[in-house]
Amino acid sequence: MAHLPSLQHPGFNAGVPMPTFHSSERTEQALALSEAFCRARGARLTPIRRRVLELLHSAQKPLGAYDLVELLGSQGHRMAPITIYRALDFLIEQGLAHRLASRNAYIASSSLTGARTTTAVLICEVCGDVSEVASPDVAETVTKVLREQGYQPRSRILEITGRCSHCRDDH
Amino acid sequence: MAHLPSLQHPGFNAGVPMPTFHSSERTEQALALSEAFCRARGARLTPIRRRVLELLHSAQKPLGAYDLVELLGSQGHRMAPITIYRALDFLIEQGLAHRLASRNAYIASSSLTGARTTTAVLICEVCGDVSEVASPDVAETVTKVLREQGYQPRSRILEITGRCSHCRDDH
DNA sequence: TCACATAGGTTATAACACTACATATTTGAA
DNA sequence: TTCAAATATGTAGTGTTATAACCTATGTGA
Repeated sequence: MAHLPSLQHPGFNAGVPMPTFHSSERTEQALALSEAFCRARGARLTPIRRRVLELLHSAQKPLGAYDLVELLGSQGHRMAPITIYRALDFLIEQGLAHRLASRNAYIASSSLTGARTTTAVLICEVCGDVSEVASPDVAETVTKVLREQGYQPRSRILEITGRCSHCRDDH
Repeated sequence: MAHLPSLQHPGFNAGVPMPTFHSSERTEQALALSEAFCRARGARLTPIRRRVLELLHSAQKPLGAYDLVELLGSQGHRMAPITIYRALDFLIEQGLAHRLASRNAYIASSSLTGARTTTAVLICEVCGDVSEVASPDVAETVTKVLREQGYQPRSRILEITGRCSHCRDDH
């Protein structure tokens, strides 16, 4: 194994960005936007948090907290689960990531709308594929129901299960 | 499927003690309906499954699997967690109960519509209060989104987080 | 520069869920 | 009626996910 960048003793808010692995351009772009987003809100996207977010963006599927422990561990200092959970808590708080409760897994948010919007996530029950859709209709209907019931709207994520177009019965 | 009468939801309230050992009339009614429902479908509502369902109906809040282990254990022979999980699997399969993934907890279904409908569950993020609402609008919108995305609709439960009328900011 | 808030490290454990296999009970067809 | 198959439960152990408690390091601002 070649020399790998280490996350050991990273320092906080280091001026120089961490070197990263095979991040796609799209991922880089998302990270740049996230950084600007956090800076604007006075939130600190530290190296660990940034790295977790990067992995979530790079992954083609939802990642479990312990997947992240493995991934990060294989690239340097192995972190305790609690460290990952704390990073995830931050990212979710900022609306940069979502927790998929039905799968005990986490995904990067596909848009930087902040934490207070309704997001629908379609989960294929066959292949596990996940796609985030912005549906004003669903958001609106949900808001209406919340209001009718006297509920105060909050950031929320709708996990909707079905079979994706590739896994349908009729294919 | 025959249209079965809907059970009135009690309206879960915060700070209520754990369920009693004596079933309310409402619970008895729900169990009688569930029995008929299962009989009609050739499903076996065994004593264990019936007891779990009874506890879920009696409870004023979602119960965790291990809550059920405790409750059942305190009333007789202590069962292994797997026994509870198997009973829950059955109840969910039949649409008699729902799993709230976001809370790792289970509730009795408030209506006997079977497992293949869209149900919305409102969860108060402050007091943990849960109420199940039948919203044709939400169900319809969700179905539409699924169709637009090429997803094949499936049984699903929407967990919607907010603040209930008692826990709103403006109170 | 120093007090305070925030981020992360370390160790341990809590909480939730299931595997594998044995035994018991029910069902339905011969 | 009988018996093989399917279903339901018992038992022991393990896997997986998430957090508690306490400490150290770093960033922030008066």
